[in-house]
Amino acid sequence: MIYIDKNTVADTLAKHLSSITPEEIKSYLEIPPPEIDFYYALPCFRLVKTEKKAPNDIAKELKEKLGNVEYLEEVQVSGAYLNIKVKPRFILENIFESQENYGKIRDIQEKKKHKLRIVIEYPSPNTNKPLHFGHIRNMLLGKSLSNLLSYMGNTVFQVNLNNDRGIHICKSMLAYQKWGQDKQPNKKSDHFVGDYYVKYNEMASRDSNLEKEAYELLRKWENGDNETIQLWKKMNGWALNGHKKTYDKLSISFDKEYFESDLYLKGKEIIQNGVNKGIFEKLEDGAIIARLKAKYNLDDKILIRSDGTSIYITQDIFLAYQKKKDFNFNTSIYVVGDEQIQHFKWLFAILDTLGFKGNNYHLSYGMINLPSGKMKSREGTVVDADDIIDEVEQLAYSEVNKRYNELAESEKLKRSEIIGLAALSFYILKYNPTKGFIFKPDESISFEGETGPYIQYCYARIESIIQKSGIPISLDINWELFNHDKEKSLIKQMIYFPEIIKMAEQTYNIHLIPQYLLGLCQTFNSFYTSCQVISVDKELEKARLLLIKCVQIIIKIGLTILGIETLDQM
RNA sequence: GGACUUGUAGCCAAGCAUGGAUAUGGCGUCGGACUUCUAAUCCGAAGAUCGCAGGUUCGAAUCCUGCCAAGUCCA
Repeated sequence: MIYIDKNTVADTLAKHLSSITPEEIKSYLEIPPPEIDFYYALPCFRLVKTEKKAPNDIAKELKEKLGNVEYLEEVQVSGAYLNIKVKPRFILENIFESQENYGKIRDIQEKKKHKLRIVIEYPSPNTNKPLHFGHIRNMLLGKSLSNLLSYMGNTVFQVNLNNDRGIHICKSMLAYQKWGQDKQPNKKSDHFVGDYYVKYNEMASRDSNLEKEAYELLRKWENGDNETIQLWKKMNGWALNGHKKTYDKLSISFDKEYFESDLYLKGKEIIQNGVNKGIFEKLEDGAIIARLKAKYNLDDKILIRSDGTSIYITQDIFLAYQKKKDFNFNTSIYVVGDEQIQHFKWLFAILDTLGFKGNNYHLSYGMINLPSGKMKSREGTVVDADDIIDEVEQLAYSEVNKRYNELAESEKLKRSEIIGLAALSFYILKYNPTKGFIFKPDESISFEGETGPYIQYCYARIESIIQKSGIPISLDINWELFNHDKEKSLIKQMIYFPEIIKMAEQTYNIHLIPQYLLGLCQTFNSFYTSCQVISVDKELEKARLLLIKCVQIIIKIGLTILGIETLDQM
C-alpha cells in the first residue's frame, strides 16, 4: 500500500521546485472550494519571489514538469492555481486496509514513535455539591482529548484533583450538623450533600453568625478535631460516591485521584528552596514573592503570606512536582475553565523560573450560562450534570419510541442512552471551547441538524445498506465507476481525515473532529439521496459498497475519539 | 487602573495559528421530495457593511494599530 496524503503531494511538488522545502510547500497547499473537483491547490503567488516568474507561468511550468505521476488522476492549471487530484483508488485502499488506524496512518507508515507521556487533569470538582453543566463540558473535553492523544500513540494518564477541604465544605457540614439530624442520603448522595450547601446559604443570608460558625468549623478541621473530621469524612464520602456514579455514566475513570486535603499544607519547601537560590524574594514583613514582570509581563505574585501561611498556588506548585514524580510526564494538561487563565499563567511562569521540566498547557473553556444569567450553586440555580443527562435520555427515548414502538423495552433504553449521550456530547464538543455559551434547556439539545444523532444516523444507514446487500466488501472493484459528483465529493472529503486528526492532536482542538464529521456526513446524506447503492449493476454496487464502508470506518474512528457510541440500527 | 477572551444573516456556530478562488454550515422562515437501500434525511429560496476606523499587501474575516461593546481575572 502506498500512502498518499498532503505530505506525499508536497514531496512530489517539491522535487520540481529547487528553492523551496517540502514543508513549505505543505504549508502553502490548500483545499479548493467545494465546487472545484480537486483535492489540493497550490496558489503560486507566493512562489513569485523564489521562482522569479509570473504566478500563472509558474503554475503552467510546474504542471509540465510534473508529467505523469502514478498516484495523480489529474493536474490542472487555473490561473495562478495548480489544482491536483489523487486517484480514488489510493485513498480508498488507504482507508480500507488500515481500518480503524486510518486516522494515524502516516505515523504508522513512518513507524513514528513520538510517544509522549501526557498527564491530563480534570474535572477537579468541589466535594460539597454535585457536578453541574460546566463539569460536563470539562469532562467531555478532558475525556475526548485523552482518547485522541491515546489514539495517536501517546501514553495518557488521567488524574483528578478533588477540592475536598476549605470553607465551602465546612458550610455544607455546618448546615448538616444543624438541620441534618444525622439523616442518611435519601437521593443520589452528592445531591444530598449539595442540598445542605444551598441550605447554608439560604440561612446565612438571614443569620450573619453562621459564617463565623463555619470558619470555626474550618479551624476545628485544621486542628484535627475528631468529631469534625468524622463528619467531614462522612459527607465527603457521599459526595465522592455520587461523583463516581456520574463519571461511570460518562465512562470516565482516573489513573490517580489527588485530594486537596493531602496537599494544602505542602509546597512551602519548594518555595523556600526558591528563596535560597535567589529565585524568589523575601519581603521585609516575611512574605515571599515571585517577581514576574520583566520576563513574563505578569504581576508579581505572593507565594507565602507574611504570617507564613501558603496560598492556593503553593499547593499547585507542589502538585506539579508530585505529578512529575508519579508519571514522569513530558506534557501536563489542565482542563480548567477560562476564569482561571490568570492563575495558570502565574503557575506556569513560576514553574518555569524554578526550572521545572515539562510542558504545561491550560486547556481553558468558556463558562456555560443560563438564560437567567450565571449558574450559582450557592443559590441552587445550576443545571446539574445528572439532571441534564437524564433529560437528554428521556428526550431520546420518546424519539425512539415514536419510531419503533414495538421494540423491546431494554433495547429502547439502550438506544436512548446511546443517542441521548451522543446528542449531549456532540452539542458540547462541536464548538470551539474558548467561547462561552448560553444553554437554553428547551432548544439546545436537538436530534436534527448538526448533532450527534445525525452522525450516528449516517452510520446506521450505511450499516443497513451493507447488511441488505450481503456482498462481501473488497478492494477488488472497477475503479472507473466513480463518476458521480456525489461520489467524488465523498472521496475528496475522506483524504483529509488524517490531517484533521493530526491537527487536532497538535493543537488540542477537539472541535475539529465534530466539524469534520458533519461535513463528511452531509456529503454522505447527499450522496445517499442521489445514488442508489444496491443495484442490478453488481459491479457498481460493489464499488459503492466499498465507498460507503470507508465512510463508515471514518465515522467510527471519529465518534470513538469523541466518546460516542454507534448503533447499527436507529 | 491593568491583563486576557469574545464580537461573522433573526438565532447558534465554522473559518483566524500558516492571508489566496463567489465567506461555510445548522436552527428558524418560505417552497418542494417518502409505492425506490431508514424522512433523526434530502433539494430549493430568502437572509451578511465578517463590531467600527485606519494601516500592511498584488490580495485581509484572517496580520498590525486605535476605538466601541460584552465577559472573565488581578489589585
